[in-house]
Amino acid sequence: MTKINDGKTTEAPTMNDVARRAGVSAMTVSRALKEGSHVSSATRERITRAINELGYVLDQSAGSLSSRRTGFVAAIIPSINNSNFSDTARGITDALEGTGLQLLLGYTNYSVEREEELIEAMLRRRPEGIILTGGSHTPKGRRMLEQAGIPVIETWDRPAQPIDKVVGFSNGEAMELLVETLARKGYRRFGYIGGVTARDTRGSQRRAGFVRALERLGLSSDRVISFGVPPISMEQGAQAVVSMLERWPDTQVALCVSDLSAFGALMECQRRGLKVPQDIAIAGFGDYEIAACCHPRMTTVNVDCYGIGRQAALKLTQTIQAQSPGTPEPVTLTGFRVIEREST
Amino acid sequence: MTKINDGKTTEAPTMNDVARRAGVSAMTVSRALKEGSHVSSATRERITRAINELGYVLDQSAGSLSSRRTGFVAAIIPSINNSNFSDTARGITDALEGTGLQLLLGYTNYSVEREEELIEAMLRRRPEGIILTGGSHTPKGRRMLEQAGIPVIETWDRPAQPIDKVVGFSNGEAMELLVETLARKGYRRFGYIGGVTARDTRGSQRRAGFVRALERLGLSSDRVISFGVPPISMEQGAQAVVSMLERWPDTQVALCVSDLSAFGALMECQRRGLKVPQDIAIAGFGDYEIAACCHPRMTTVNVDCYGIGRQAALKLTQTIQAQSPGTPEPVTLTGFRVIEREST
DNA sequence: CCCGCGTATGTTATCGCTATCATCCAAAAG
DNA sequence: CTTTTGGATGATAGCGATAACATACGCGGG
Repeated sequence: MTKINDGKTTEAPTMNDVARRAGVSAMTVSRALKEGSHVSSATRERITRAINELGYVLDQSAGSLSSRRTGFVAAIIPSINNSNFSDTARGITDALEGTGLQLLLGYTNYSVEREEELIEAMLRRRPEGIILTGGSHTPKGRRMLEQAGIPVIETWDRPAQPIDKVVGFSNGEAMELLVETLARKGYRRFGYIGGVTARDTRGSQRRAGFVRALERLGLSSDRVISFGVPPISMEQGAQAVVSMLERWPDTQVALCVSDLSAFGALMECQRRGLKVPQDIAIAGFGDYEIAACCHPRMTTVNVDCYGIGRQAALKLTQTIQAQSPGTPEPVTLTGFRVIEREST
Repeated sequence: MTKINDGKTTEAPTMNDVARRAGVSAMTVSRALKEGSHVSSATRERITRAINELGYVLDQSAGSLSSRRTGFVAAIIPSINNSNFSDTARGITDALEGTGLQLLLGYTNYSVEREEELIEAMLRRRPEGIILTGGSHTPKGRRMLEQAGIPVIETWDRPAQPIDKVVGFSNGEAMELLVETLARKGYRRFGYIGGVTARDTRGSQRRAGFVRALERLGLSSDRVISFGVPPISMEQGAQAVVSMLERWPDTQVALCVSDLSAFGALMECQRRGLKVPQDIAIAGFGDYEIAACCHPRMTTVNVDCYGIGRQAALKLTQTIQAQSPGTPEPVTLTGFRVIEREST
């Protein structure tokens, strides 16, 4: 941007301007702006006044270049529109509160290529740590992360070969638990509604868990509807349940890759006059707000999205201040639990 | 952070390391990394190889200090968990794609004090522009924005005294239109369900619009239930509709400050065996995905959240490259329209 | 054969801040 | 009264990149 000085656009004041006005050196201003530095209260007050008079705002780019600490933490999630992931982002932000670290958030739209671009864009900003969703990355992305020399936390998953630290759970096991819970309740003919691509690795793992659990129980795992690419929409769930009922009219319970598709399915059933759970039972995954509020209330798996974010950020800050004796555990398993409600 | 060199942690390579390895000067490396600079293809290739061998990643903090362009755009939204606002964030990101600008996102939890903190935190990063939600700020926040010397875009609203540019709509008028539309359909006894505080300024304006429209029509605007602070939850809508039906059992249609509370209300009515819209009609605001998918499908007001974000970002980039003849219009009004569905 | 010009590259000087070391001084300790 | 100590402040030197200017070179026209 070529700054045309039109008379009113004065150059932004720098720390030197503040120092001059307060009659101190720039170094003292710098100290006054940092917590826990020794600056006499009289000086501090003069500096504060000068700052207010000039409307000075610290330039952190310059500061971080000098101090070699940017104060950034990067986080990459698949989608900002999915409240499960935005809950995780909220958990990260909340845990970062008061640490002086600021979140740099990016989202991939479930694309590893986009993730790779984002990783590079983020690393250019020299974050002090990075939090990722899942354990699937491009080779180049993985290499960049390994070489970055900062803590890396993979979340929402249990990667077979973690890059560094992990805060997550097994999506497959969680789905297995849901199947087992419902089987114990007497259901026998299970259907699954999920995305068609492998882009959503957590979705694939849930489906794999569905199949494993049914095989173990000696039940059929054939009733699977694949309905399109992420991001998962409610509408897709509505269409999918129709296909399912056409192909396998005897399906007793439809498990969905997410509460969102489950909700779409639930509403579609009501629209067609089917009673849930009498005619067909429906369960979701994720325990979104909607699952607790819809009618009938939805059975689902709660996976503590917010806690994943919180714990990831905590592990990150602990690792950054790594002088502590017990370096944080490499893997933190977060809990999941089936929440049985009226829809099953 | 004191970096203890434990043997494996080598210092990250700098541009000079790349330059030395490629047998050129740092400046040439810098040029090779920037589009549209003259670097011979042989040299460029040597540099690229050196970069890959060293695993070099550009340090943009340092670059922006020198070039006085950070490549950041700041955006502040009330909540990351509300899909209306995250749609706006998506619109911003998408419009920024390819411009070399990166989004720095923060959210306030509907608190102007938190907004003030965020404004300062963002300005410390020297963004090239800033996008805000709404026109309510603390005096200090406003002053900082005015003095920042960068384009400021207020969105989602029509502030009486804009700081700079605006991309938004009148929440009051939108609600008026909804009331009028439903009145034309024959409804006479309107109720309103909204938050209790003034923190959510858009919510207050919608309520004001509700009252204005009914007064103009000569109808009662007394049936108002206030149910708690933002963020708005579905559950609050469920509770509020119960209160409403207790206090004003004759209510014909309940307008809600948001689709989320409307949905909660809708489900609660079904739970109680009330038929929507026969026993009570319900309408929301925002046209969330849920409104199009629930049963019965919900009447609401679409306000093009994504478009607000896109247009705000476009206006921002146009203003930044302000050499163009027609500086962008100060105010862009985005459209809204009532979407009539089955719930009314 | 020289001049001019545009492309390719190098040199130098910051950008605004903070780490580090040096200095000064008053109060506590001996 | 001297020495020690530590708080308060200043001077200096970069952090890693890029803007701006300088230089070198090749090629076509006069």
